[in-house]
Amino acid sequence: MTVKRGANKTKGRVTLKDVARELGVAASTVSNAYNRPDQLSPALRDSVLQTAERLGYLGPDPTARSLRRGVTNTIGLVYPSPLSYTFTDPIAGLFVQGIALEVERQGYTLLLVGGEVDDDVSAQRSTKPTLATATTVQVDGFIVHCFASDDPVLEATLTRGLPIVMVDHHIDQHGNEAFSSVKIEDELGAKQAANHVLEHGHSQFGIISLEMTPKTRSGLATLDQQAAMTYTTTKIRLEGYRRAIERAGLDWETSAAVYETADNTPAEGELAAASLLAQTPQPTAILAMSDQLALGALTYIKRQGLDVPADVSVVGFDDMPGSIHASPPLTTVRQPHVDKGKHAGKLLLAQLQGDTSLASVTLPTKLIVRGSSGPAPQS
Amino acid sequence: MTVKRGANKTKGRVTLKDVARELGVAASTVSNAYNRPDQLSPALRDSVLQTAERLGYLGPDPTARSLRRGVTNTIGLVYPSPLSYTFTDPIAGLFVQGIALEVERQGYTLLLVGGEVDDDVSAQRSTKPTLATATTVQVDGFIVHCFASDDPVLEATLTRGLPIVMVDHHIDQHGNEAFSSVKIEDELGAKQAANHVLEHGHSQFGIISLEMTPKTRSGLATLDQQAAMTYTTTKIRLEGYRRAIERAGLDWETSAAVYETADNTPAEGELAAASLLAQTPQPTAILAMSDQLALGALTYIKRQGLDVPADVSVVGFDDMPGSIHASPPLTTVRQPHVDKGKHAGKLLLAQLQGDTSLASVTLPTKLIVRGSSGPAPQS
DNA sequence: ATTATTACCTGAATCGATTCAGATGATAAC
DNA sequence: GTTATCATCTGAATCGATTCAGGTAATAAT
Repeated sequence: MTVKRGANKTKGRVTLKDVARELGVAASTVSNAYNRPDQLSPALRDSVLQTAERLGYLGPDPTARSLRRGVTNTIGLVYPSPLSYTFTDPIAGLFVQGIALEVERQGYTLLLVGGEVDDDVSAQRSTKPTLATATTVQVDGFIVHCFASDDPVLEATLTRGLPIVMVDHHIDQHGNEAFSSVKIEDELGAKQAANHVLEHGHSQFGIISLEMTPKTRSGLATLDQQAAMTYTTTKIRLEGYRRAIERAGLDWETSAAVYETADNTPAEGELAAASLLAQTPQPTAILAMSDQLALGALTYIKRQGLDVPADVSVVGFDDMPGSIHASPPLTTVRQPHVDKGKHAGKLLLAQLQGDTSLASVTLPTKLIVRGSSGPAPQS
Repeated sequence: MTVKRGANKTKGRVTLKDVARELGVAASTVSNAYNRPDQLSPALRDSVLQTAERLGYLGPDPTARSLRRGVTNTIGLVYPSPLSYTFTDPIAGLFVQGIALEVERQGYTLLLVGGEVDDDVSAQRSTKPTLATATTVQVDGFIVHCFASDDPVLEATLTRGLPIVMVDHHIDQHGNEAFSSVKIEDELGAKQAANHVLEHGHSQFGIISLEMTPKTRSGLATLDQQAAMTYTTTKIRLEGYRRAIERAGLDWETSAAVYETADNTPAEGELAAASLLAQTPQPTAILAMSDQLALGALTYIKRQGLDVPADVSVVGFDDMPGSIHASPPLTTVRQPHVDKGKHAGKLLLAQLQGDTSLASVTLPTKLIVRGSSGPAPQS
């Protein structure tokens, strides 16, 4: 099998029509040879295929076929951040896995679309590169992961008018939009985490938050900043922490310091822990909105010579693979990453198959108690 | 912004031509309004855009545009296995991350293509579903990960005649094919792992191998099976182990037992360890071709009440995130996952930009000694 | 022997844009 | 006053297939 690579980049590409002409048959016959073998005699089919091979015809052009057929058999998976950042988090892979589990055997293929690359402060350029990709991508439908309610990429995606499933997006003001959605019990999960340490007698908290808005700098977040949040998942988790803490009769402002991180990475978790532990009074429990952040906190705390959980308890969120192997193993709130993908895939598939009813599923979270949390130290 | 979702699925889709007609201008003008704003007066452009909005025109159809332009701005990432399995391994995400780092800001988007789904023993169906997807996917080029030399999906991909970068594929018989490639020092890496334990006085080895052929069942592998391997990476790593061991003056057949796993998962690693430790004489060092497998082995060994590394040393391969947090932290051979992706992306980009020269880069491996390996026990 | 059926093949319309060589009229240059 | 330049806009060709309503000849049915 010798194929000249790059051969079809040039103008001189061999097309179906060339094969037809060479053989003196109609183009439709050649097409049938590939798509409906039963529509022509085996003999003719063979010679079509042979001629194709001889001429260097590489088979029907997928783009042309898609145009004519009106489908691409591709599902777009859209993330708010660049893919290079998104896949920094191991749970992105789990989610992909879940989607694949549902759509792969239906012949769908997965297109990864990332958000703004290099977003200089210049929102000047009317045609943002990122917007462009969400607009120009060839897919039959979208699975959109966790955008701020007002994200431009989200708008661009919606504008395509294709079937959509939203993931981890808690609709607030706008009310019931025209899409299916998959999310988890974010508020409950956060409450589970907070209650866990509250029950252990903790009363001074350091909270490591995920990003609150698209333009985020890491640092302690004031109440104002907490209120101005546009990332819905962050918002709801924070609310969960807060409600649990207030319900225990504590004052939010004085008993909890909130540190907002710019990236969901262990490194940011370390910075956050450093900042939070420098507060007075010093928190005895760290509540992190992700395991990545929690793991970083763990690293920092241990490096400071403090003991987990004797001096400080740490509770994460996600239960990513690896958290169980941390030392100490991380107490965390488990969410079903793969299942989330599966549900998203299933819901989108339903729409692609013409089902017009929109569904919304909310998956449960579960507190997984491991070694990183314990009773508050006696002061 | 209210958009009727699914509106463009039906026949009644609004097209560029509709907008042109409504406004009494040429289709090319409408096209220009979107693609070359400088080619028409701002006033007209505005009314085109407004009319489009009013009519519900969703913008130029990406597929039609691709057909005309001849590019898709999409890169296909092809894996030999289903995506649902591929993304079970955290290093898949790292690789994606690396590719994205290079191609994302060039406006390319990433299409994930998985291998055979549900490969019943029936190779009967002439049109395998998997083959179909590799053939029908709309991309400008491929990055192909680690196929058996004779994989049909590989052939299908090659047949497309598009630019290709092969990853982790050690070309053997065929010699220099027409593609760029990225790989790592697999043999050297394996030697590093083996030498490490050899230097610690070990002389009885259990080797946990990755798949050797597409149709694999887990179990101990005879010398014959070892010879009939088609997965090149596995082959070369095994050779590395073997050469190091033989170079130390030991006999391969009697001093090393090889267990072939069907999946690269911790669960398989446990099975493998169980089988290998049941051998007589019992191995004192386990060499695993991946950290996933090594981690499973670790689990099994500890569950048996044995100590790592006092009773058994374990050395992995990959240095995946998390291996450092294992207990004990895993000694392993590090390979640069993200860099591999970056190089693959860069090489493909070069081809897409018309560079016809093909390059091949080989990245280094590095032994990372941590707690899971130590001196051989005194017998 | 006549009609119905079947197997095989063709032509033309279509999918939805992009592109490029002009046409047109207006403005600038000399 | 005539030609050159410029900014706008148009028409037709094209990208590469798929689809479907027939057409033709051969076979089967009555």
